Amino acid sequence: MDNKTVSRILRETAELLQIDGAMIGRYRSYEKSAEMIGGMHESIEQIAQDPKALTELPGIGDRMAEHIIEILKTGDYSLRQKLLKKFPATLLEVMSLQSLGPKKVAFLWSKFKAATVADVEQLAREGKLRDVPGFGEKTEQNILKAVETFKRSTGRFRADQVQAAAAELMEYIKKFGAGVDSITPAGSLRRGRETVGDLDLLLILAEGHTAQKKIDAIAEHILKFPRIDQTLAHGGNKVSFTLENGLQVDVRLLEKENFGAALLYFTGSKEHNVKLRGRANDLGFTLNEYHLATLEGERRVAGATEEEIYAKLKLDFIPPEMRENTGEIEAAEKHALPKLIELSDMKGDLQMHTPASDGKNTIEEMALAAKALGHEYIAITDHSKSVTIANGLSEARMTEHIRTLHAANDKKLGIRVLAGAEVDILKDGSLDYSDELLAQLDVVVCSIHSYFNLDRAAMTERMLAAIENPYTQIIGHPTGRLLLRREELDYDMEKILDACAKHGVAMECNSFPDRLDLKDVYLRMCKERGVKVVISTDAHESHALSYIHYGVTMARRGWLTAAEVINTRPVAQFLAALRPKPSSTAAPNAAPNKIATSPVAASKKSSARKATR
DNA sequence: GCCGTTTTCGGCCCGACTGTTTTCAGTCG
Repeated sequence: MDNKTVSRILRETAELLQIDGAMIGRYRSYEKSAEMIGGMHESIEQIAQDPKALTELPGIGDRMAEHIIEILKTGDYSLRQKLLKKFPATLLEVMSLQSLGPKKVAFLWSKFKAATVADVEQLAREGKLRDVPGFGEKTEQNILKAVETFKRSTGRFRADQVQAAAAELMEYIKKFGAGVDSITPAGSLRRGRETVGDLDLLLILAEGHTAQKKIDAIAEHILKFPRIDQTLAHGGNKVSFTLENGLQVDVRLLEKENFGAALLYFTGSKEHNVKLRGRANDLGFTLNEYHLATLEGERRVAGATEEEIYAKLKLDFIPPEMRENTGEIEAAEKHALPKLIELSDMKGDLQMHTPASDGKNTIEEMALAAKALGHEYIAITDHSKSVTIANGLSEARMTEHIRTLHAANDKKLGIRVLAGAEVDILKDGSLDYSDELLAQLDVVVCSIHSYFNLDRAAMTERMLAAIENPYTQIIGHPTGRLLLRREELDYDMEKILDACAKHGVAMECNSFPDRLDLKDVYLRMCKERGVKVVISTDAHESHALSYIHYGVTMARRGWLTAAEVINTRPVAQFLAALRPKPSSTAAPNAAPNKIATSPVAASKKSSARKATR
């Protein structure tokens, strides 16, 4: 069982305990265990082999360890079953409604036997809630609004969509003029998460504009933004609202001297913050969204910048992408944080398409656009023949295409064009082109575009077969996920990455905003195993080449340095870092436009390989 | 349920906002 499942079961227990009216500390201990296990890196199942090792984890004692072992063995455990006899599981859904928490949910259940969102909606529609103590007409309205939101929204948005919304909103807010010093996005958007639940904006008030009257004027201006659907809250230093697309936005208005503390607080993650506050306490401080202060006498010691707060906590500055409480605080304490890769480190882009298959812009247009972004080389990687829907190239067309690509370098474009292909991994793990053709390519990216639903064993075999093929150099969009639309392929990632390490196959971090594949957790697994990573855009038109920053952000979330991403290297060193082609004993980049292997030799090699499998 | 230089009981992150109250409980992040 994976960590996420164990974490979810414990979190649900915590919520049920809250509904049951348990003491704060009791359900907090389940919440804390859930957070810890969910954010943990090592497999909880592995650790639980030794029950002693379990209780050595922070926040896990004898009882919790027993619970976890039972969950791992049976998929559930006695406490949760007991609670579910008392309360239907659908109450958890009701509790996800805005404005309904454990107390109100428990009350609605005990008084009306309201167990589902539909039950609660009916009560509100019939006006049965307005006279209930603790409720009122306004609460009734809010519940109906929350039900609407619940029905309409999947809850999360792609980072690029939120970024676009943030840009438009910030531009609008700045029109207010002199009272606004600056606006900064915080939250999961700043941490570089691939999806975002809501948008947090921090607005610094200009000096001399901090009187409540002036703040109110700015808040009113913000609430006139034309795309607002509903205002959710409007207080002295915060406004919240939803946009037409359902995205919730929280804008905090604050003074410059508190900016660092607020940025830290609202950037999160929650887990990172909780740990930081614990550390602050241990060091004799208290940390909130206004400042770091001494516990005694509340004397302020820092607050204007994040840097000074981290410094007072005896930590190196932690980049926002790492703030997930997955070891970054411990590393910062030991001055052992990696120097993360930056956008300016990128020297090449290794997956893109032209009209030869399903791209929009010509080789030359793509090359020049990449050059404008500062790249020194690109690989054009049109689709192979099986992807008929994307106009995949037959062997004959690809052979001709390779010639055209090599010839592009004669035009003195000021950027090196490598001849690549995105070769399909077929159902059985074999590749979509013959070895003879693969041998002619400078860069072989292999991807899955069909049979997404093979079971775990078959999919793992399929991937292993592709990686063991001596022509495979890079695995493109390795898990095949489409954010908010399609789940990852189901295979044993540890096995696959071990195989990549063994055979020198690089994993792609695909920068396309609806893929971002590999994701952070897997990139970090690559780092640990020494698996090479490339960052590519998969651009189907020239402007999409700029998406590479999304991939770099994901790589930063995976703790990667420039050295671990091979297309940060100049072209010769990059080619040398790719898995060498079969029977090419010399450096593969020595004569880049020449075919490295004779087709006959390649063919013999390949039949020998097939015989051994 | 966990934990401890405030240690075997008593506290658990904590401040803002809302709506219901008439001084505060519940919810949220």
